[in-house]
Amino acid sequence: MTDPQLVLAEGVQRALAAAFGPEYAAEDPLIRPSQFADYQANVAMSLARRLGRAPREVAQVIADHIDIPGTVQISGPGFVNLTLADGWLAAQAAEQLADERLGVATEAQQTVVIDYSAPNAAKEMHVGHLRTTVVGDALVRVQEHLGHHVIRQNHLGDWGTPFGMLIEHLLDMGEEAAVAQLSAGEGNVYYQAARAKFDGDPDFSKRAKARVVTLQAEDPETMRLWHIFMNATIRYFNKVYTQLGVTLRDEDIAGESRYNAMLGQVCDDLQKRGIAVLSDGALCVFPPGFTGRENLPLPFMIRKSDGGYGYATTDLATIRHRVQDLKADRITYVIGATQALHMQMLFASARLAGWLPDEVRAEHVQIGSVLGSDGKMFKTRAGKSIKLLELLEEGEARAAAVVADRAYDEATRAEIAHAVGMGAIKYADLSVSHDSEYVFDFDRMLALTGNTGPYLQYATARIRSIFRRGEYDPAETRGPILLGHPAERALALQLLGFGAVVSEVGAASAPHRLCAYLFDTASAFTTFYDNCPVLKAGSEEDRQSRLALAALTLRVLTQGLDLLGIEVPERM
RNA sequence: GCGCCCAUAGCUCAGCCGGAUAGAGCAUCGGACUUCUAAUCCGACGGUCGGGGGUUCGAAUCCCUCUGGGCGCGCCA
Repeated sequence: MTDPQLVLAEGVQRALAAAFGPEYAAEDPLIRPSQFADYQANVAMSLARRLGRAPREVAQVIADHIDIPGTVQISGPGFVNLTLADGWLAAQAAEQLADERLGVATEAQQTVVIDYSAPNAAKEMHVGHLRTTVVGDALVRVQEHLGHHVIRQNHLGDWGTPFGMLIEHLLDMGEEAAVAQLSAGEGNVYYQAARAKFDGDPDFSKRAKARVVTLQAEDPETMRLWHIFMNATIRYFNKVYTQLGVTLRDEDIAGESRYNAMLGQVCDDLQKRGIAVLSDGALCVFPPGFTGRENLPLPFMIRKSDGGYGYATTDLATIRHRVQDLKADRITYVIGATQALHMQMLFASARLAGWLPDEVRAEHVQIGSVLGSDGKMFKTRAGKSIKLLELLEEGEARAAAVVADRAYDEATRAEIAHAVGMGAIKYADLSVSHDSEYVFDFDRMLALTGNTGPYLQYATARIRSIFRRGEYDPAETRGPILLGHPAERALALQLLGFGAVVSEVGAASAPHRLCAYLFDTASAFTTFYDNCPVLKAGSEEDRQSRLALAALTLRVLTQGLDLLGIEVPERM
């Protein structure tokens, strides 16, 4: 099974080498989708100057030397238009159908650490956490599918000064009542109550501060209370994960507390080696190239003047652990865009320290802020908090309303409602580029028309319906595939691009490109569906061919949606 | 003050390793159901790609500048 773009790129490269010499064999042929052909190569124009020849002439020479399974045409200032032969496309599509991996190549295995979700137990969990969770989980699925060894890391906020008041509040409430509230997802209420007492009750804040000290010292009774608090909170996180179909497990939790014991050593080591220096009593790294006010070097503070540690220290300890112990080749942080400066300084400091070697790729997949319908930063305000589980339930309820009049039984309807509701919410998060801001809008994310999860799910349901009605098995179709109608040809060409898109999504950590591809694929299919009767095809050959195209589409859509973490119901 | 990000159709967004008349969804308007699920499809309407300058055969894309937003900038995480 070969990717058309790859075949064409190699064809052009061979032509370049044959025409201009072997040093041009590695030249990027600049293959792009074309409105006048299947693809076009733009390399003739970029090469013209270097070769000292007219662009059109270069294009002609390429065309003269090219050997591809299709036709070549030169147009415009020097575009090389490439059109693949129908027979070749049909044969490739048949191969793709026979290929378990649908043309997705397995890459040389790397160990990829992906840091995502990471809700903070001492802060309100909000819709922004949904996004890093959903995007991170999609990246995990893509990397695993590409053959990499993926290590999920859920870097929970589970340590630090706020836990003093959280533990004291637990004592005030009583353990059972506190656990019930926390695991029910009422963390906001709990946190706000603790905060209010901390701010308004001097006796309470005194106790809370004292509790921080015993927590830092890992006093057994304090640790017991901390565990009670965290276990209840994690139970709530797991409810959200389960409901969403997120692959995070308890063993993926590697919260801040995990690194607590290493912080002193991290600071000592950096100070000893002169990488960190004291400044106004605080221990700081000043990575080169970062300046702030007055053009002064920006500090990456790893120990406060009172001896306490912040998240900079923890993050350094974490990066060291991931490289040295987890043997990461690549570390992906799926974290809010507002942290961009911190992440840059973290990477720079870790490189300085030698804990992040050049061979290890560290990337910050910036998650854009979640905005309210007013266009401002979405934040839960007192009394107006949106509980995540309720939000997910509302998604399901809205989806259920749409299938309410279907003749399915109760259980089937519930399954559909779940898949469609979660699919809608997740797809909304995934289909816009991860770093752009995201306007939170119930109606839009739950809309069942247009570029949405449900539209894609619906396409798969219609395909299954064809097979059900005709009593065929998608797994049994073999073709051969014939591309007589333009809609069939367009669909085949579209399907063959699957492998390229998946590897691109992995390389660039950009799941929205997979969404765009799947949407285009579903569109190509519905056009085919409208124009090319499958069961009522004019001939047995056409019927078998169209069944094969439908089966291939079904598998590509299902696989693609699975990589995004979106389930497909059998029927809708 | 300094740094980063953003500005594309009425709305929500793609496109940004430079390439042909800038795309999609929603909305609006007009068509298509005795037909494999019409939750669909086809068509129309709609943009000085925030302004200006530059590089280039060619700029939404690269560089400079201005305007308007957002975020961050030493003891929260």
